[in-house]
Amino acid sequence: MAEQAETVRRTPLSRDRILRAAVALADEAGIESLSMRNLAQDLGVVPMALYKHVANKDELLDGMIDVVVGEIDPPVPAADWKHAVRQRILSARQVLLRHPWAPLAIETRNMATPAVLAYLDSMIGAFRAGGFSVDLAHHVMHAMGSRILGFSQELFDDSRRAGRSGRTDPAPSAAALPPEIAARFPHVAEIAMAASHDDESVLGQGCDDQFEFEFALDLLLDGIERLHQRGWASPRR
Amino acid sequence: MAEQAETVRRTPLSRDRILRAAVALADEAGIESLSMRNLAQDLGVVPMALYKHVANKDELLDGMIDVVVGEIDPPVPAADWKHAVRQRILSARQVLLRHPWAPLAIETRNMATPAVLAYLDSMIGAFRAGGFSVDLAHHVMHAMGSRILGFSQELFDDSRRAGRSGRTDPAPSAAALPPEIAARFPHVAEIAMAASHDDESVLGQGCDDQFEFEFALDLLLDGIERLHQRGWASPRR
DNA sequence: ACCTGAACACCGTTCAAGT
DNA sequence: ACCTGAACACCGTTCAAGT
Repeated sequence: MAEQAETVRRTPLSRDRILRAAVALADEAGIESLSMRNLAQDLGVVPMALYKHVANKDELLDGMIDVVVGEIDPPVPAADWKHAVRQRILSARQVLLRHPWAPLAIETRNMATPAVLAYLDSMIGAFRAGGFSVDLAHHVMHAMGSRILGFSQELFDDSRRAGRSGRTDPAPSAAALPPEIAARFPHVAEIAMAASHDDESVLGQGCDDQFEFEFALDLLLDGIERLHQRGWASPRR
Repeated sequence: MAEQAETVRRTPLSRDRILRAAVALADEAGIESLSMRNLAQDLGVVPMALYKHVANKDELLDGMIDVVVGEIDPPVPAADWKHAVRQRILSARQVLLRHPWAPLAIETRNMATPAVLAYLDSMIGAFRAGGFSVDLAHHVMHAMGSRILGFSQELFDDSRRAGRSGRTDPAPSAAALPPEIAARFPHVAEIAMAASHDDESVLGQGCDDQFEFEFALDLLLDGIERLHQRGWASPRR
């Protein structure tokens, strides 16, 4: 105990230690709890000490994104591009599920950090290795959008707001869709009803996220495969 | 002038007037300039006066989203679902281009506001009218994700950060990709190079956003059409 | 030369005092 | 009863004073 305190004190502050602590804080308490002051306190350090290693909070966030992206598995050596791309994206998804704040952070910052660039570069490489033209690979990367990093950016997604502590259990809060809502939005109600057959729940809560992600991913990959086989090329503009 | 000032003073504060002013402020100065204090000042009112009409800032943002979504054209009466859906989404895109802060706000809040629900409901309705099963319509809505509201959520998207004032001209900042970056990420460089053939620019800046959006949208719609024609159904789980 | 406490310029929101 | 100024509990970051 005394030893631990001493260890903590002796361990010199470094950019790496700061980034790791920041990721841990965001994972556990939610991104809204990540302030320079809170982070400094977690590290047993005065807030100003952080500024020796990161220029400001934006740079801190960029660094955190790089840490997360660095956790994604390296590309699997695969015979076909489709398998390789699919595997890599599903691996990315597993990583982002561990860091629910990351998608929003990535979108908010939308920075081309080194780790993100490296990831994208190797993803493009997989398409090129599969025989894609530069042209098609380009548009395909755009079409995949954020899904290439493993998150789907759906319209309703409560997972990313609070930290782990807030939602330890899957929370069957699941009050059924209020009747007056169901009456005003019949098509939404119809889907919510069907989705809650198995487990009782409401609008998205009853959806199998993994299934939905793979459904969309395969929809895109199949369409891309077809374009590739047809030898699709950009219209001359 | 005096008359205008008087008019402004006489016009009673209302939720509607607050929401409109908030949208205008976010449009012009960027979402990061939207504070309760700034907004109150724009309205010539003390900050606390706002709290009579909106419970807090979150509710303000929800209201702003509803204003924006309310600007989307009503569904076009169309023979086929594909045309109807495509037109509506492209209309939504035009609206969101006028409010660059909205995509991020929608993602951050991810609230089922009445206007958003009404929009989604009518979109599902278009699929159902086209003969889609509840099951397929459900997964298709997930697969479309935020694209259904007209934004693509790409990885790099600088348009949404600053307000209009910050970026009046399209800004050919376009310093070519730094050589050491190009060397480390050859595939990224290759695409950047090809994309900057027409207009000199860098990584996404040289891309035709409208083209990329429609490319992805049609990729999804074509895939969806094929599933529908095949009579696709969820695997029994 | 380095480190750090206090200070600055902001937030959203509460609350009690004034009308 | 209503409105509102001051105050509270936070921010990120600057800066000058202390070692």
